[in-house]
Amino acid sequence: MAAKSANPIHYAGDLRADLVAEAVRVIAADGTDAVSLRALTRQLGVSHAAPKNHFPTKEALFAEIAREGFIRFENALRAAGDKASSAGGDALAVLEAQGMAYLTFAEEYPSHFALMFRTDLFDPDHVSAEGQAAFQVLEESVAAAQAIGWHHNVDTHQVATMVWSTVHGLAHLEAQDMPVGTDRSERAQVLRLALGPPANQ
Amino acid sequence: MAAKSANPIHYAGDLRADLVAEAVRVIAADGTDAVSLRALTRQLGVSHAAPKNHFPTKEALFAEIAREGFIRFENALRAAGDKASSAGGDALAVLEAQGMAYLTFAEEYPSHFALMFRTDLFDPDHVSAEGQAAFQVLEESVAAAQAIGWHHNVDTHQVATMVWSTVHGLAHLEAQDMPVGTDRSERAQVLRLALGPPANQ
DNA sequence: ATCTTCTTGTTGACAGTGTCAATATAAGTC
DNA sequence: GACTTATATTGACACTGTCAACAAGAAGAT
Repeated sequence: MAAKSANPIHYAGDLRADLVAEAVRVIAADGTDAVSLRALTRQLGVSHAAPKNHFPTKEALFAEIAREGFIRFENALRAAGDKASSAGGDALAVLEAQGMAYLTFAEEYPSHFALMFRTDLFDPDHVSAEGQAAFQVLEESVAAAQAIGWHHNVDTHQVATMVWSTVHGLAHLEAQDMPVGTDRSERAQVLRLALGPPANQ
Repeated sequence: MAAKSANPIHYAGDLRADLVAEAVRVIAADGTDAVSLRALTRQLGVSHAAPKNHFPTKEALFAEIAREGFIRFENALRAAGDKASSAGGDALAVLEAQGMAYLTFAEEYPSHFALMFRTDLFDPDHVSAEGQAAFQVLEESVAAAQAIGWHHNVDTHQVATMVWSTVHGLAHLEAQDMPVGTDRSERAQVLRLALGPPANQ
């Protein structure tokens, strides 16, 4: 009984989390523009103004998803680096693993990735800390690779930007399904091209 | 008199072109989401349904802007390549010039660039021809660079994808004003890193 | 010249949107 | 128990894209 109470003053569950989850689902299916707060509330069975308490505005919802994205992103980069490192890989192998993790992340969390860099949809200040933290992971790996001779005479920040740009560009083009670029099966080769030449060459 | 006729059945000017121009202005100022067909009509002094004849839907307007973007884009790449070539630069110098042209284009036409890769906002089929043509320009330059020894033993398409990704990623990150990456003054160095090592090394 | 058709604009309507104000209920606190 | 706070509801507002019905003028055919 009372499976569907007529006046549910309190949402049975975590409305905030459910709004995020449902929005993520919609973005993955139809893009960021397809997100409608009212449609989310209909889906979750609450009134149209219910989100207000958790997200004062639509922008706040987007900012939260982007922020979560950057956090997961940093974790993914770290995990990939640690794994490659403990598998005996050198600094360049670590860097390559993190680059691949970037691509994998964009594929596994397309909704987050679609929002993370959309500074027109939310205030970038809400994610700048998390974003910089993620970039720093990559930058440290670059510095380690330089220590073993890879681009050792170049500014670390510039090298990191080059790596980040390549991987980001590849991920972005893949995410947009542009009729350009390689198929995903050749990711690794393309990435290795950007990381070449090897230090021993 | 009749400076402002009461019943202007025909718009005094090119409504189609003016809609595009005004939309481009709005996108540059506030992003793609800020474009409202009705706001455009208000700005141009026509009725809210006037765009229907030229663009049956908002998506059609976006598609047109993106298409124009890819055309200008291809021209910019060609022009930069020709200039570098006739200035006596070798194939790698041509490639570098085109990479810089990519970045310059994204900066000069931010609205077009913001739309060109937003496949969620319009049917990508409307720009695939122009997009592939632009990519081909870059691919030809890559092939020429390979002919003089640069990455000569690698699949041309993969190399082109690497170059395209790097430049695209850099342009995209710059366009989003991400709190990551270099300032624009270091573009050339970052690009040169991706194009390195020189063929004579 | 008249008639017809096409193009390009207008007006009015519709459902849908984000956001705000006012309200009500439950839960937590003294 | 009384009071405050958090959470949800209802109703309203201006705004959006799109559609249907219509009108004025241009262009073409006879």
